[in-house]
Amino acid sequence: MNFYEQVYALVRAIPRGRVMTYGQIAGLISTGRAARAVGWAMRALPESTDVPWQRVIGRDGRITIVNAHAPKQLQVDLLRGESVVVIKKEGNFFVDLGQYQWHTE
DNA sequence: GGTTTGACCCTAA
DNA sequence: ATTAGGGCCAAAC
Repeated sequence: MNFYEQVYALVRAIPRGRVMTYGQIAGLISTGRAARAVGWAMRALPESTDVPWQRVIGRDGRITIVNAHAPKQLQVDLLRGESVVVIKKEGNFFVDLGQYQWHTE
């Protein structure tokens, strides 16, 4: 199983209404700081996928997305659809990690 | 195989 | 506190 699939499997395991950070996912799969590689895997996802990519956010709870067919607003809508409170600040969107971050057992 | 590229993260100024 | 720069890891060239 390659790095992508491990990332995708882990993201799929995130419960509804919860989020994880890139660095956290990287730490669980590989040695610590493969956060960029996780983002790289996310960018490779097709438009239609069963992977809840919207639940993966930056270390500060910020939505850092630069994808044409998946604008930030879409990610915000999907999260709000899961009863997650998303705060808008200066054109960027943030999620309260202390409240919504999920940690594996 | 060396080089480049990122939906990141940490450190220093 | 806020901003700049460098480093990390895994694919694609």
